[in-house]
Amino acid sequence: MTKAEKTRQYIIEKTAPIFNKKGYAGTSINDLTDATGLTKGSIYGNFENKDEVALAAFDYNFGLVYGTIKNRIAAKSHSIDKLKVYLNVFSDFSSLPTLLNGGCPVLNTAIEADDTHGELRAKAVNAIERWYASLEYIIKEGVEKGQIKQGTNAKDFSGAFIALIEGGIMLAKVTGKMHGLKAAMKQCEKMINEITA
Amino acid sequence: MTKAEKTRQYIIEKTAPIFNKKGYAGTSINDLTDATGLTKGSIYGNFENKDEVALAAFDYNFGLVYGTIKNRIAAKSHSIDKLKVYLNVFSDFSSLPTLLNGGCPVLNTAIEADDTHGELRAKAVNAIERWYASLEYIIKEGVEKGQIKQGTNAKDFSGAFIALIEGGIMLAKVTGKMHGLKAAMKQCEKMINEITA
DNA sequence: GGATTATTATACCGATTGGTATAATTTTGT
DNA sequence: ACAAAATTATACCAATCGGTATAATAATCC
Repeated sequence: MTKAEKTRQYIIEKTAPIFNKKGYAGTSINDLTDATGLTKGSIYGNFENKDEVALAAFDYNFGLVYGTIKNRIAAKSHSIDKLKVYLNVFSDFSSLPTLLNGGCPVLNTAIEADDTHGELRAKAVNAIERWYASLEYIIKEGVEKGQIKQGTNAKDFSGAFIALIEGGIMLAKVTGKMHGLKAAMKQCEKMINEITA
Repeated sequence: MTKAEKTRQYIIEKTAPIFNKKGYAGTSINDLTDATGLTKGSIYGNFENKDEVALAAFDYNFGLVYGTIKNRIAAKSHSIDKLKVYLNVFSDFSSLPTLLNGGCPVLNTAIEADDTHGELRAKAVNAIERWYASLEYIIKEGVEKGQIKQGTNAKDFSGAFIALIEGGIMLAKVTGKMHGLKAAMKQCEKMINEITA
C-alpha cells in the first residue's frame, strides 16, 4: 500500500462522516481540509474533484454498515435468526453511534441525490437493490430449508422490511427519541414471526 | 390582501417545490429569483433572509400534504376508513405528482436538517408529532366507537405506520419504481386489518 | 391627483465556492 | 545515497455565495 493510497484512504475515512452528516451540497472543500488537516493540493492530488471524494465516501459509509450486518448474518445459520439480525442491530441503534452517526448513508444519500446528483443516486439505488437481493435470498433459502413458510412473498417482505427500517431510522434521528424506530422494529419482528414456518 | 402579501405568497409558492427538490443547502438565492422572475431586492424586501424563505416554504409544502390528507380523512366517518385514506393517497403516489414532486417534505427536511439546521429540524419534528397525534386520535376514537380492537397500542401503531410510509416514499422516489412503496402500503393495510374490531 | 409610503430593481459588497498552476517537499526505485 | 517520480503545500483564479445600500418604481391614502 503506497503512501498515496494510504492518504487517499485517510481522506475517505476522515471525510465520510462529514458527508453523511452535512450531505453533498452542504459539505465544502474547506470541510474536507479541516477534517483531514491536509490542504487542497493534497485533496486534489488524490481525487479529481469533490464528486469523487463524495462517491468514495458513500462507498466507505455503506461498506461499514453493510460489512457489519453481513458479518452478523453470516454468524447465524437459521434463516429466521439471519432476519432477526436487523432487529438486534437497529433496536439498540445507539450502541453503534460512531458507525451510524449522521444516520443511514443509504437513506441520506437517497433523499438528497434523488433529484440532484445522478451518480450518488445510482449508488443509493444500487445499495438498495443489493439489500433487497440479500433479504430475498435469505427468505428463499429459508423456504427451501423449511424454516420459512412456503408462499412467502420474498420481494414484498423485503420492500416493507426496508421501508420500516429506514423510516424508523429517520424518526429516531430527527426526533432524538427512540420510539419510532423501536415501534418499527417491533413491526419487523411481527413480520418475521408471521413468516416463520 | 396587500400587494406585498401577494408577492410574499407568490414567492413561497414558486420556490417551495425547489426547496423540496434541491434541499436547503442546495438551493441558492439565484434559484429563487429564477423561479419567481423577481430580483434579489424583491426577495429580500419580503423576507429577511434565505432561512425565512425556506421555513415558509416548508410550512407551505407541509400544508399541501397535510391539508389534502386531512380533508380526505374528514370525509370518512369510520375510523378504519380514516386510516385507509393513507393507503389510497400513497398507493397511487403518481396520481398526485405536483403535490409531492420532490418527495415528502417532512422526510426530505428531516434528513437534511437533523444535523445541520435547528429551525428546519424543529419544523420537521413538529410535523411528525402532529402526524403521530392525528393517528393516535383516530385509533383511540376508533376504540371508543368499537371499530378498532381494544388494547391496540396507538403510539406503536402510529410509529410503525409513519415509518412504513416514509420509508416507502424514499424507495419509490430514489428507484423510480413503485414496488417498495406498494409493498409498504400492503403492510400498512395488514396492520389496519389486524386492529380492526 | 399628488404626496407619502411601500415595494422592486440595480449595482455592488466581502466571503466563500470549487478548482488549478506551480513550487516545495517526500517517496520511491536503483 | 541519489535521481526521478510522485505527492503535498502555497498562492491564486473566476464564479458564485448570501446579503445590502440605494435608486427607481408602483401602490396607497388623503
